[in-house]
Amino acid sequence: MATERYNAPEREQHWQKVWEDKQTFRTADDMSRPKCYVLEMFPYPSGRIHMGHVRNYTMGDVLARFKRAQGFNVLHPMGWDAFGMPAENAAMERKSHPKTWTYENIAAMKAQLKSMGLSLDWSREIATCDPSYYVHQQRLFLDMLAKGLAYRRKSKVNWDPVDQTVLANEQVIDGRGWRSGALVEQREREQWAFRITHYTQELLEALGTLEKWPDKVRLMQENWIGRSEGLLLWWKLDAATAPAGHDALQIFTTRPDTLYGASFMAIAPDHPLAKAAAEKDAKLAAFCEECRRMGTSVAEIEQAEKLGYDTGITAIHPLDPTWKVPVYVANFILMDYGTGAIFGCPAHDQRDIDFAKKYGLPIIPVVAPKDEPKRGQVVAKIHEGVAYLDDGEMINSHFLDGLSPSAAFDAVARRLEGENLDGKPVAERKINYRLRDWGISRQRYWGCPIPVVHCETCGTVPVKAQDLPVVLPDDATFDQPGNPLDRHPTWKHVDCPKCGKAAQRETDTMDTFVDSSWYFARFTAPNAATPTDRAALDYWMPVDQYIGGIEHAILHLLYSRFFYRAMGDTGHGGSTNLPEPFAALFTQGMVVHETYRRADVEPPQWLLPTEVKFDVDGDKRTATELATGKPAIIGSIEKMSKSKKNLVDPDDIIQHWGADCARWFMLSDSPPERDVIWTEAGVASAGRFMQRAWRLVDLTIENAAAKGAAMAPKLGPEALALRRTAHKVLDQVGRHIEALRFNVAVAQLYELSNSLSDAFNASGEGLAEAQREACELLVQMLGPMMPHLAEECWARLGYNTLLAEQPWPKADPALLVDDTVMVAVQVNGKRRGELSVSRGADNGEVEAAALKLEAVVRALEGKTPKKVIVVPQRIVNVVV
RNA sequence: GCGGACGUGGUGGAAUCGGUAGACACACAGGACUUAAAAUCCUGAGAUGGAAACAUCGUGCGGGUUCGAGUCCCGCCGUCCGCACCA
Repeated sequence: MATERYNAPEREQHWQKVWEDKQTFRTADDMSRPKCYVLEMFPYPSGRIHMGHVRNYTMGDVLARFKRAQGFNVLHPMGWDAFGMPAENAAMERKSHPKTWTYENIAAMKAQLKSMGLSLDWSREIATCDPSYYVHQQRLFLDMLAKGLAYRRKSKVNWDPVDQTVLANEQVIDGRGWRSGALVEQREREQWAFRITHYTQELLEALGTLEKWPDKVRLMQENWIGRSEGLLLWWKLDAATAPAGHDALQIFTTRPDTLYGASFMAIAPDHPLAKAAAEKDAKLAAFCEECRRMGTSVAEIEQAEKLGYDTGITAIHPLDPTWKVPVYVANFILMDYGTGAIFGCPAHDQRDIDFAKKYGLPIIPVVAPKDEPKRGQVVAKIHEGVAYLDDGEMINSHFLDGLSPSAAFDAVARRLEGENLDGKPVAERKINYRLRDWGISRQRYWGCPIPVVHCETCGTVPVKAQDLPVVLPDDATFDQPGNPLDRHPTWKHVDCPKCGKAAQRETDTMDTFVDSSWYFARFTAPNAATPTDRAALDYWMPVDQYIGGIEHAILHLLYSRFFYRAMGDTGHGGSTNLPEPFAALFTQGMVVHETYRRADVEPPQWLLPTEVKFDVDGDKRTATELATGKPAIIGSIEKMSKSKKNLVDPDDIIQHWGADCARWFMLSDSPPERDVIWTEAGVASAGRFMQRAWRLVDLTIENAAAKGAAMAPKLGPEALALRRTAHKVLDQVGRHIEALRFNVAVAQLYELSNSLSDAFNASGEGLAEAQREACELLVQMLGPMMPHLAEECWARLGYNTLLAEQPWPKADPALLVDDTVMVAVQVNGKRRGELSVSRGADNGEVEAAALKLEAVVRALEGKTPKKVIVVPQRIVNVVV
């Protein structure tokens, strides 16, 4: 039989059509079977898929196909995170409509995803920009509003005065709008927000239950939530110095133990006390204004000097009424953390010590090591300006002296909790969090409309449920900055749902992170008349394996955890109200690629991989620009990006090499959580393996036993060895796929292929049947990874069934253990030889045989062993 | 600054529990087939010394625990990531 090359692009289309025609991957809600919900983070429809998508969706697909073969009822859906600014920006640039642009992109990307041969149930497809999706999101919003989980508040926002919109912090680059380049202003604005802080403690605690999440992500969320335990503490203000109406100042501290080290108070420029004081002090007002103008970028904060302004107000020490400390306004105090005020203890806080040195404030050490000379050294260091942060015992602290800081914390808390200030306790223990409520208002068109109406008489009124959805008007204009909904001539003018008088719609739309905070739940019942279907949720949720990028470690994954809880509390959860949506999370690495640029040009002019050719001389590799013939520089390996031009188009790869080849490459070599370096050589290698697997099937058809042949009753050593390899690999590959160690699974499939190849150059009793078995197992194991090739091979092996519908084969346990094992023999831990040992051999026999080994005798140099350690099936160590 | 992860051949990486370090692949070198090339097949290879047998060294560096350490413990160095004026 002449071996033709496997024509991947052509055959892949064939099998995709077969799967589609047969609806192979359509998922039924067959609740009698065990389920498995495999989900990859859905894409933003930018227009084309990129290699990151290929990697992400390949991993999910391998798992989904594997689980399906194992007999699970698998849910593996796909949709589109379709709202967002790029669509609106594209509309402004090309004078098209965001909707047109988005749906065209969806169509193009859907075709691309289909060409990857993913086992997706497309009947459940969701686009978040479709009214059939966002109607339910509006319903969820209204129910959250009724429960107080959504509310309106005044808050500070980054305002781009050119684009006339709020910008997220990530969209502010060096104090300027990322798109307009305009200086961003801090503005107070009425904003819709979700009360994520209602669940703060729960979101923190439940992290402990997410055992199948990466520790890294859990830790990142933990830090983001930022719990700290401390004391809320009132300081009386000296009436002679304080503005009217301000007789006390409340601060938050995690170190009440260091209270006797206090030498100043500092308050935020926006603090009410600062504002009151500024009314009578023009210089202070100017100082506060200056602070407000200061940038918020990382660089600016690092360079910014710690500045303070003495207000002239003094505060009375809570533990000593005769002790007064000055109150400063300081540029480094944040109004939205704690109470926007602190007491400064310079000796034990580096920032406070810098501040104290600068303004000549006292520095009183109150914690120091127990013993000299360490104590003296620490105190000396403090006076040089190095704060002491470690444990020790209290000094200079009156009734606290000699206590440990933690005991002093309790002692101070106990004393002050009992004291009174105008009927209120002076101090209370308080757990403070960094987590803020989630502001969701965006002054944008292409987002989910917030379904409320503002009425002069009735205030903010929810749209009636039967009037949902509030649909975006198609006839908006995008030719100028600002919110198209706000300037639309008619859309916002409606009657108040309550009193019927003329009123105005809310023109803000929701942050697109809202859309992606519950799509996974909608997939379980994409056509339900309500946002979710309880029975479907009960069956399918939680997602058994979620796969996506680490960049979503905090926002998306935290928002989803919140939202799913909020859904439960508003009657949209499952009957058991399981709070966590994602049982297991996997964060995959990026796809990276070499960069290329023209030589001797500044700034760098980047070249596409397709614009250069390479010459290899020994281990030296040089690049030449194709168009000019000039040498090009091979630069560092970086994340694929448009700016560095180090892009490879999945379409090109799929059309030239086939989807299976791209999939195989993505799974090979690099562990899935790490970055994978995309190389031409790597693709070629994957392509070679594809052809090799194809030839092995040929060899099987020509030389091995026929389909369905019974295993020969007697097996020669060659046949037995091949069977053992095949079944061991089968056993291992299953485990590795389960654990998402695809690179190791791939290596083992190479090993089986090598053994099968070798077997065609050997002969022995029963080998033909063993070859047949090994080849069929190989093809079945390739199924989840290279599904088209595997179907083609399966058909060539004589089957008229679909491989995608075959159950996963079972390894024969008898073949997983060897009759004889090679055991290493060490002398004093150094390997000196090896020994072939039968499985049943007892330790005494093994020890005796080991001591007879020539290399062991030589290494012993006539000495008598003190001890011989025999680890059965593993190792012998002779100790002298 | 705080928190975390990682460090294994020329390269990507493998090594369930502490038990033969370097599986598998890439790149490289040699050979077979070919007029030639491609494709394919075979062979080699951690480093040093040696013709070889073999010996010594070897998982970032320095210590430790252990019969035995890539794996566990302590201290460094380096790289990467996250957060960051958080009281």
